[in-house]
Amino acid sequence: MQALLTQNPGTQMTRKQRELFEREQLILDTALEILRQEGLHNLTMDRVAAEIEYSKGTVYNHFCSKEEIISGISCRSMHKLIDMFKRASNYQGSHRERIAAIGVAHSLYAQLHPAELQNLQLIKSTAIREKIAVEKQQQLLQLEQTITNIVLDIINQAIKDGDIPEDQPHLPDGILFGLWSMSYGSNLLNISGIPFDRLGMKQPLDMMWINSHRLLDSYQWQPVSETFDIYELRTKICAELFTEEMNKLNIE
Amino acid sequence: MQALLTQNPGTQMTRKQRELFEREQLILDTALEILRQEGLHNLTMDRVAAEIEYSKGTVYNHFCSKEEIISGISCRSMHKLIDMFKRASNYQGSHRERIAAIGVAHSLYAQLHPAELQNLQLIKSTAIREKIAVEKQQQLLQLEQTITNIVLDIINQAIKDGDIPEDQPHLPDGILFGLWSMSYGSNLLNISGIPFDRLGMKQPLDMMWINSHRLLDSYQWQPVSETFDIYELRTKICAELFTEEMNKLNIE
DNA sequence: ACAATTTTTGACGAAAAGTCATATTCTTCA
DNA sequence: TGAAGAATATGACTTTTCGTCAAAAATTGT
Repeated sequence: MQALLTQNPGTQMTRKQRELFEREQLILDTALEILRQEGLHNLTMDRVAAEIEYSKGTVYNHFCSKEEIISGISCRSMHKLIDMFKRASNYQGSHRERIAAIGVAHSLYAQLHPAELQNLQLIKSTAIREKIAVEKQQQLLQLEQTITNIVLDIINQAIKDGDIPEDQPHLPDGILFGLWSMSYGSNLLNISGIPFDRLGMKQPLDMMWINSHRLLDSYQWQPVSETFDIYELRTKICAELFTEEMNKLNIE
Repeated sequence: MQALLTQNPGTQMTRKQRELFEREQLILDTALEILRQEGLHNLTMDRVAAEIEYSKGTVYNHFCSKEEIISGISCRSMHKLIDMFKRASNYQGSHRERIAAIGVAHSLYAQLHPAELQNLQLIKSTAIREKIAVEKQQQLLQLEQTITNIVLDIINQAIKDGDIPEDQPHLPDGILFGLWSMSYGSNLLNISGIPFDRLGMKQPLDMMWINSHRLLDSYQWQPVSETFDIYELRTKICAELFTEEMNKLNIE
């Protein structure tokens, strides 16, 4: 039997299907928790089986390898991220504010689900990627592309509406690539274990917020950040779009 | 017995020590080649032993785990990178040109040794890191810091000499962090397997060159890129500092 | 030349991945 | 309801690889 993740949990399912879906989520939750607390090394199939109180064979009925579990976790995480990005993209404001909202979404996600982001990092390493089926890999690339397209759409609309001067090279990909690499990079730095605070530096996520606005400014994306307060904007976006997430963050 | 990598091969060594050192290099070369051609999954200690025509026990005399080999490869790579960075840092020109030379060094290294850069990526994943001794981890962090300091020195000198206006926040760390995250990020994208050319985009390394100059411009690092041609500068730096590397690249 | 020391070896034990024949549970339909 | 058949769960088993270690081989010093 195959993993059901691709199936939409919203559609009508039989009780049986629902049970299988639930168990699949349980496996993913359990695995993520082991991963978070004890690292990849201690994530074994026997361990997961014991934890969910089923046999190893049953776990293998859901995921045909350990790497597929990792990939399953990533899939689920990316769906969550896509949800937040879509909400950001629908923000009622200038395109510049919309792209900023994407940044906020990313940063909130990083704070709310650090382990999942770390896992997304893991799946990008060849160590894991080389062991998962090609279709799974493509499915992940597909999700990645969905995310990319949300961002790309905003950039293209900004260009079309004249918010970004067209008389410069590398549009829209220069902006896309800049934001993309900076967010990947700061994730990596965030995980790296480098003690930024002890070095008298701001946290990677804050730096990311500042530098990406600089990048957008350098492409003269109107309105440029000299005309508003980027921190005020962040507060506004958090309040208007991500109240739920902010509550969760404040409770913890 | 411990890995000898920390030992300077230049100092006087006995024949015995020299032999051990050589064999250690052989193990690293062999492992890197397996890694490059067949992936981490096929890198096993038995395999390495067979390849170098010694027994497994001997391999373990040099490296006490598979992960230590990976870490050994990384160490060696970082030393190479540091060499190139130092050469870049000593470039006789403006600070802006010197920081640009760092970018060129990084990009040339990525083109010359893609497998090694991929390996440097690997060691950043928790999957590997969690299995290597704490001292090794710190040794790697130390090397990372050496690299960082080379860059940081250039930035600080540029500030001191008035090439970067001081009346702006997040100096020097904003610049350091921006360059840092972008280079990490584009490495990751470079490895990701996303077909940028088919998407009509430039290669990550080119994009990186463009965007990092934009970032430097946004900090008004004089002379800004409107006053010169960044591609011309790259050519000049390649010719003056990295002739050897350029030859290697052109031969292949 | 021989004893002491260092290095090499590969057989071995342990751990975990993944398989599969059998046992169990569930579903269907007379 | 209950019996046949389908679907699912189980855990013993095989395989692979890691890492260890006592014995063998090589090297060194005297």
